[in-house]
Amino acid sequence: MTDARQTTRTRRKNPGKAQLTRDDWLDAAAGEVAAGGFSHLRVLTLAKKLGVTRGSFYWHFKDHEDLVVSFLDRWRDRRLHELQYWKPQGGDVETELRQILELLLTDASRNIRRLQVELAVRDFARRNDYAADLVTEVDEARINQNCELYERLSSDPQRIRDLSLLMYVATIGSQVVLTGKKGDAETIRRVEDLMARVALGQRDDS
Amino acid sequence: MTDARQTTRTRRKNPGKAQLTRDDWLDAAAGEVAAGGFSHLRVLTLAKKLGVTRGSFYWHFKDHEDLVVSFLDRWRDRRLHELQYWKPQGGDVETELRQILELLLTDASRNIRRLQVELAVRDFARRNDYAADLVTEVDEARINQNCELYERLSSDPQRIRDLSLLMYVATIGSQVVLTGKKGDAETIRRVEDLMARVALGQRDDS
DNA sequence: CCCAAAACATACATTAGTGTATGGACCAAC
DNA sequence: GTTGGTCCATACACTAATGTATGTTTTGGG
Repeated sequence: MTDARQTTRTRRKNPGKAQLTRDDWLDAAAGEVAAGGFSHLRVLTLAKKLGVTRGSFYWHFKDHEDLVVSFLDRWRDRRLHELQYWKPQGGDVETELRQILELLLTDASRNIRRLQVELAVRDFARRNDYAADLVTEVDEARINQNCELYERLSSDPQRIRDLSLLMYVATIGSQVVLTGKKGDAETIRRVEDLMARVALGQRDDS
Repeated sequence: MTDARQTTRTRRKNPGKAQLTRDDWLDAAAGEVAAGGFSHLRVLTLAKKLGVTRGSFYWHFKDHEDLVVSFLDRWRDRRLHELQYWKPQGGDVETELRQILELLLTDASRNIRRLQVELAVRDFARRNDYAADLVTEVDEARINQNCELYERLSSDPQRIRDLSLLMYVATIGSQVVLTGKKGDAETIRRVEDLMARVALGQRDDS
């Protein structure tokens, strides 16, 4: 049980020593998680990175687990919240499809940090039940949201869900396989294009 | 040293031979890697699992890194070797396609241990250059092999490679997203079927 | 039976990381 | 200016994990 310590908003940015907030620690943790995963998340490393000692950490957080849980919660909240900005705009089906794919692949490949964190969370979820629940929740939300788009490509509810799921696992797989490779920019673009054609070609042939 | 004078009855596992080989340690390591990833691979844990002390480990291996490298090498060798048994049999295109997909999805989902190890290796590759090279090597080999199949679905070399890549990342993504979920058996089967239709529907429409 | 090497046990040294207890600097309010 | 709360430093205890050095047992070949 993480005692909810208030997030002190330090309006005072006195020159000399800047007060740290809980979010500052979580931001630093994001860097570590992206680089080495959750198993390499060390309190001392974060402290050095922030220019303080561990005494600061144990004021903002109860213990190491508190950091991890808070990190996961913030990640879940942000992933669910950002979906609101990705609502279908109500334009052409193909246009929207390509927009979404570009968002999930090309744009994602530019945001290395964010992508590394997601993969780290996903890996951590394999041995942590709490993380597994959050990942499942985010996956479901994303797949459900995309269903709204694929409804315009088919009339069979089952087919809609499978198509949305297929497209989703393909994007995740692309991120897993193609992140950090040599010629991934052009490759991703081609895969993205192929996926769009595949989805559009699946129009009610059942 | 006031120990009991009686003959220490150590190593009482099996009557006759309880000698461990290098591969025995690697097999035990596979269990740990599958469960907790490479970052949770501990020498003492393996020793307890095998019923010996760490003294045995440091005879078979130089150090911890030696274990990791040996494990990765063996993984690479096995993954490359097993591809020979998955050669296209020269039958119907759709039959072979469905055989391969069943091998990569339904069969793989039954082999949890093996799948967990692959995901762990893939995650480890994000922060270890040596592992990254091996993963890239295995990925390339698999994609190239599947190209032999997709050559019968298209004539454009670029299209063949993209299609093979797309199918591959979709399988990896399926394994990442759907492993260990509740109703994954039926879901995987449907995704598998949908992927087959998608691939077959992409026959030379360029 | 004997012996050398293989296979494992035991003990120790060292390091890294967590958590806790306590003290101190700093600011705001009264 | 004194009091109290916030934020961080310092020092200590504790655990887990690696590696090394050396002793001990087991095994196969002569």
